[in-house]
Amino acid sequence: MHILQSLFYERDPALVAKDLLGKILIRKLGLEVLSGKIVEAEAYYGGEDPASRAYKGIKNYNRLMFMDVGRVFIYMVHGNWLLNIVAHPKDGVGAVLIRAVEPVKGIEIMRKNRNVGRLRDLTNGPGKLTEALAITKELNGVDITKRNNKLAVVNGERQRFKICSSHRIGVKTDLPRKLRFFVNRNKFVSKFS
DNA sequence: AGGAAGATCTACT
DNA sequence: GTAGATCTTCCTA
Repeated sequence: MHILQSLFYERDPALVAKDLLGKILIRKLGLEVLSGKIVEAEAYYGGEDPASRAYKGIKNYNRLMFMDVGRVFIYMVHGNWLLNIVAHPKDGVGAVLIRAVEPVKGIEIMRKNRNVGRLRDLTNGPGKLTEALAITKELNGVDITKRNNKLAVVNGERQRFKICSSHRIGVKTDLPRKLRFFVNRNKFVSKFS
């Protein structure tokens, strides 16, 4: 298992979002290790993307999107913490929102963090996975390309699956391009369409 | 002070 | 499956 390096993130966010599918997100929580396979992600750009946090230019709360790739960018929407990874070509602006994972390790702890019955409800949405993995603002800015940090993304097993795309979920004004990517027929995907 | 925001939960048809 | 209440920052007036 190899941690993805910053070169992986130094590309068009749409490519990064697509290539993150099937990779493993690891969360170290004290002595425990939780992990999940990424099955859904969306790309966001800068000033040309009205749905992006970075749309109105650099501000204190969005500055991570303008900075070095490979750090996590966390913010709250409707009472949910959402996990993004900063990704863009050199000197660009952008990030990838992680929208859903399939639980791999630490499922019992995830169940404690989230009080739900069905397994699939544990992590099938951007706000749900952060709750299951205990990800909050506290981790904002963490560099996920370094070992020993509380978050990392590693290569998954080599596997074949079909990648589907759609428009982004819940955004007020979307771009014409389809910027949401998800693993075909995976039951942890937040919405089908 | 007020409202928008990459959502979620609950309670229905 | 859909509608409505509610979640908590951070921005704009």
